[in-house]
Amino acid sequence: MREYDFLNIEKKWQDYWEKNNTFFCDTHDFSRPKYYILDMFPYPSGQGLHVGHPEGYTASDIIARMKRMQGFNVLHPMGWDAFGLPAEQYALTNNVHPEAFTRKNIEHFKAQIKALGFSYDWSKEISTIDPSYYKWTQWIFLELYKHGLAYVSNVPVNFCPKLGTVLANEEVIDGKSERGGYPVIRMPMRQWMLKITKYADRLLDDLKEVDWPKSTIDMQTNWIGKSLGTTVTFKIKGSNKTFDVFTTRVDTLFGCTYCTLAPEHPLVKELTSKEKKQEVEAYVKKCQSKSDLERTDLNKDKEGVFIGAYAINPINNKEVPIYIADYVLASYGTGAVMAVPAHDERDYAFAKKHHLPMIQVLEGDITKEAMTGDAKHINSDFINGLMIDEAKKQVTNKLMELKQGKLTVHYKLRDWLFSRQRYWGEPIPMLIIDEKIIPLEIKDLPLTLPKLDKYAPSGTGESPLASAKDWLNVKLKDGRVAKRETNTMPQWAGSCWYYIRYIDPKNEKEIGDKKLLDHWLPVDLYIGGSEHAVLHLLYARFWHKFLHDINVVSSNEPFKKLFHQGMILGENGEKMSKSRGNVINPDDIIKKYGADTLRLYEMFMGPLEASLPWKMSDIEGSKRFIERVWRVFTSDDIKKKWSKTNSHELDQVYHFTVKKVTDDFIALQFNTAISQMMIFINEVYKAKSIYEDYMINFLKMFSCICPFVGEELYQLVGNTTSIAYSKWPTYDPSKVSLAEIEIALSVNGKLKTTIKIKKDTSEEKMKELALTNEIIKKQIEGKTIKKVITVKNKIVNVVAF
RNA sequence: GGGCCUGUGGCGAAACUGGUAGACGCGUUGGACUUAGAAUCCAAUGGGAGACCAUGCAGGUUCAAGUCCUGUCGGGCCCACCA
Repeated sequence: MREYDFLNIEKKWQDYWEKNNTFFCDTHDFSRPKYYILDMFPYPSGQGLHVGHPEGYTASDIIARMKRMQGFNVLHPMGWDAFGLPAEQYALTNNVHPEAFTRKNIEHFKAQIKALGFSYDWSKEISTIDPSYYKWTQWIFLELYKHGLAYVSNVPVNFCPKLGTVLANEEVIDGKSERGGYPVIRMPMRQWMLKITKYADRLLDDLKEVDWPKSTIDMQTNWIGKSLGTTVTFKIKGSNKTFDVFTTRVDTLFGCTYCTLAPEHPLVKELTSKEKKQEVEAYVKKCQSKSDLERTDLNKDKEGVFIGAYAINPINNKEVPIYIADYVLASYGTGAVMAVPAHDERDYAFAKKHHLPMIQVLEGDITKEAMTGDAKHINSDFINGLMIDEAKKQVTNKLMELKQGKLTVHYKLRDWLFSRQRYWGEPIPMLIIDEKIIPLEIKDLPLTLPKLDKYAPSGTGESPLASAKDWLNVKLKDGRVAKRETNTMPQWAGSCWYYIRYIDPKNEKEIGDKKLLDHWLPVDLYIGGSEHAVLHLLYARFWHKFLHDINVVSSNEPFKKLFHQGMILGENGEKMSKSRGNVINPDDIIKKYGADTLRLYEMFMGPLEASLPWKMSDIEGSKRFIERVWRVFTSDDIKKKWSKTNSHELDQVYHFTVKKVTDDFIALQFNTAISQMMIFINEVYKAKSIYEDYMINFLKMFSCICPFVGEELYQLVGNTTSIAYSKWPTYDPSKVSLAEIEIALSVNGKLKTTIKIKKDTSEEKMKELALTNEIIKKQIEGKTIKKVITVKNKIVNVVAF
C-alpha cells in the first residue's frame, strides 16, 4: 500500500497540467455547447491570497470541471485587477514604482493559485495594468465620450484629503472613504463624469432577466432608487421666477405651510431679501464647510433660516415663506421641497423648532408626531374625503390644468464620478487646449503612464501626472501646445469589462472578435463576494449596455447567473484580520494538509453563501476522508474486494450518489454533495464486493473537488489521460431508491412506530397495514377513528379520539 | 427609521412542493488491532428512568409545522434627512 504523499502528488500534477496545457479552451470551437464560468479576479495585494479566495475559486472550479466532463467547451479564465490605491500607497512609503510592486504580487498570487489546482486556462490571462489591455479601457472611454456619456463638470465632489483624491458616491460610507476610512469633505472640482443615469431605467428593468441573489437585486434596485411623484411649480411673490419641487405626496399640497430650498439651490442668492442677506450667507457658508459626516450626523437638529421671500402655493394661491435648510439635499429631486409639517416627519421637526404653522389635511392625530399614513383628506377643498391615491390623481390633474405640475420620475442614482487625482490608474485619453477637450484617436492608444519621480498626490486635488512635463505637453499639428488630462480613471474601470477581453485576449485590432463575443456572452455563472453588489456589478452592467448599444456585444446583460460566496471567519467567529490575530494563511494549510484537503474542507464547511468560522479540527476530518478514499484504491485488503463484475450490492447507493452529486453541484450545494460522497465511501467499506466501474465514476466526481488525488488515483488504476476529460457518470433513475422503504405510522400527528413496506405500495394497502399494526391498534383502542391520512412512501396518520 | 437575510445537539450543519427533526462531519465515549501509543477499523452519541419533551419566545392555521401566518426578542448585511 502506498502512502498518501500529497506534497509530491500535487507537485506532479501541477507540472503535468502546465506542461500539457490541459485546460486550454479553444474559443473558436463552436461544435460543442459553451460554458463560461467566471471568478471575480483578485486585486493582487501584498499579503497574497487569503483563505477566502479559494472558497469561491474552488466552487467555480468544481463546476468548470463537471461541465468539461459533461462535454461542454468551458471557458474558465483568471486575471488581475491590478490598478488601485494600496499599490500606490505602498510605492509611496517604500519609494518603489507601483508597477514593480504589483508585478511581484501578481507572480506570487499566480503561484499560489496554481498550487491550489484550479483549472484556469492561463493562455487567456489578462491584467488591467497591461497597456495592451488598458488600450481598450481607454477606447471604451473615448466611445462613451463620442456618445455624449462622458463629460467634464465642475461639481461638488467627495474629496478625501488623506487620500488626495475624489471619490464616487458609492465609495463614501458614512462620510468616510470606503478604503481606509478617512474623512471626506465636499468641494467643487473639475471632474470627469459618466452619464450612468441615462441607463437608470434599463439598469432597473433588466434586473428582471438575471438569475441573481435577491439581496443583490434589492440592493441595486434600492441604489437606483426610482420614485414616482409629481413636480409642482411654485411662483414667487413679486418676481417672475419660479422653482420646482418634487413630491411623492402631492395630495398633501393643501397642508403646505412653507417651502424649503437646499442651501446650494441656484435661486437662493437671487431671492434672498436685503435684510436677510447676511444671515443667509452665513448659513450657506456654514453648510459648505460641513463634511458629509457632520451633515448626516446632524439629523436630530433641523437647522435653517428664512430668506425673506414668499412662494405661492398653486393649489390655493396662499403665500408661504421660503426657508433654506440643509436637510434638503441639492443632489436629490429638484433641491427644493414643499413642506407639509403635519404629514412629514422632517418637516414636522423643522416646523416645531422654528414655530411654523401646521395645517392638518388628513384625519388622525398630529399632536405628537406627523401623521404619514393613509386616511381621509380634510381641509382640502375638492379632495376632502378622498384617500391618498385618488387625491393624488385629482391634485395632479388640477396642477396640469394650471400648467404648474406634472408626473415625474426621480432616481437616487447619480452620474458616476469617473476621475481620480492619482497616478496608478488608466490615463484618460484626452487633450485640453483653451478649456476645450480634444479626444485622442484610436491610433494614439494606448496612452501609457509616464515614469515619475514622485507618485504622491499633490494634496490640492491635482494629479501627480501634472508633474510629468514631457508627457504633459503635446504639440498639435497647428503648432499649438495642448495639455494632457492629468486625472486617471478609478479602479473600477478595468474591472468593468474584463470578462469580455478573456474571450479574445490577444486581439490587437479590436476589443474582441464580434463572432466570438456573441458566442461566449453572457457569462453563464459569475462567482464572487457580495461586497461588489452595487459598485462593480452596477458599473459593469452599465458598460455592457453601452457596448451593446454601440454593437460591440449583442447580449443585454453581462452575467446571467450570479452567486456570492460567504466569508470565512476566524476560529473565534469574528472576521479575519491582522489586528484580531485570527488570520489563516492558505500556504500553511497547503503545506500541512495539501491543497485537496483545503479545497474539500472549504466546500464541506457549510452552505457556500454562508459566513462560517474556520475550525482546525474539522480540516483534519476532511483529510481523513481523502485518506479513506485513497485507501479504497491502494490498500491491499480493500483491493482484494474489487471486482470487474457488478454484484449489485452497491447499486442503490451508487445511483443515488451520482444523482445527488450531479444535482447538488449544479445548485452549488457542495456541502451536501460531499456528505453523499462520504455516505458512498462508508458503504464501500462495508461492502463485500466493490464494483470497479462504480469506483472510477465516483473518482470522477470526487476529482472535481480534489483534482490532484483524482488524477493520481485515475492513473493508478491504469489510465494514461487526464481525468479532467473523462465522461461524467449517469445514473439509472429506477435504481436511486430502495425497493423496500420505511414509512412512519402516527396517531393524531404523533409518531408511534415505523414499518417497512414495498416502495409504491398503494395508499389503501398502507392504511390497512397501519390499522392492523399492533402498536397502532393499542394506541387507538377505545377511540373512534375520525380519519386516516396516507401519503405514499411517507406516512400514515390515524386521527382518533 | 427603511429593506433584505438569519435563529435547529457540545460544535459546523442536514431536512425535496408542510409528512419519521438532527443526514454527513467535528468532538466525546466504548471496543478491536498493538508491548504501548499514534494511525486505522467497528459501535454508541439531542434531553429524559419512562409515557414523553425538544428547531429563539408567544399565539394561530392544519390530520400533521423547523417549514405557512400573526406578534415578539436576539444576530447579521445593505441603505439611510431620498421629499
